[in-house]
Amino acid sequence: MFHALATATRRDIVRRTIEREQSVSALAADYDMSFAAVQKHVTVLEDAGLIIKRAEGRERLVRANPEMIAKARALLARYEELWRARVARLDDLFAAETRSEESTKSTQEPPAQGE
Amino acid sequence: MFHALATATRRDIVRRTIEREQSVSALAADYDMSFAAVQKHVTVLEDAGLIIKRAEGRERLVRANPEMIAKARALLARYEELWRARVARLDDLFAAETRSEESTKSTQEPPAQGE
DNA sequence: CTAACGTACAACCAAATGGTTGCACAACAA
DNA sequence: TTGTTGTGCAACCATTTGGTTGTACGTTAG
Repeated sequence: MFHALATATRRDIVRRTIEREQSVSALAADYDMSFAAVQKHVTVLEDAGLIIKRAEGRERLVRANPEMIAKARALLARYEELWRARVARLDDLFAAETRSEESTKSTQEPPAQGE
Repeated sequence: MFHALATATRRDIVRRTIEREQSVSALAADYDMSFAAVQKHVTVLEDAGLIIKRAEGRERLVRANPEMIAKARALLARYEELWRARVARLDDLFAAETRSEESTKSTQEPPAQGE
């Protein structure tokens, strides 16, 4: 999944197929590589569930699958959530320390970006 | 960047270093591969800016860099934004068509998840 | 029917990837 | 000092990746 997004060409294909559904050859026309190469990128994206192919006559129309994109974003959002939880824990620890030491209020670290 | 997140081991290292800073060998101890292999994963993550290494004695302490994670998430969020914009355009187009046809209110497509 | 188009797929190739072992070296412990 | 620990790095290897060309086949156009 992240692997499928790891190439600039593939991210560009995702971006373009978000904007509008289009055929594989229409996509291939804009890249400086063979049709077969683009076709393979499309296959990788399809296997990852990031795009969906649909047959129409002799063409295969490609559109992005926003569900998968949302899934990837959610995973990263969860990492950020873990980070916030860690910062909160450190804050608690710091608060407990200062409470017991009762006077040392010198080198407090800023809470780092919270949103 | 997405490439750095493309391996389960590396995503796990990111997750663990979000929770707390730890040395490279502490990380390596929990994976079924050589220290050198883990060290290379750490290097990949460091080059991608996803983690930060800090020297302390003979150890190298590793912590996650939440800024980069946020950056990746923002890119995916932007894709979702493009999707919403597209859906909005299609809605407008559909509205215009029904307005000109003045009666055909049959096969309306559901707006798909908007949030 | 025949030609052109859009796609799929196989074979092939160079480079990158993910793993290994071995060695060197600084920092710490005895 | 000597030994152990933590790290970095190079060399090597099998597999995957990202690209190529060529072939085959269904669909559309003339």
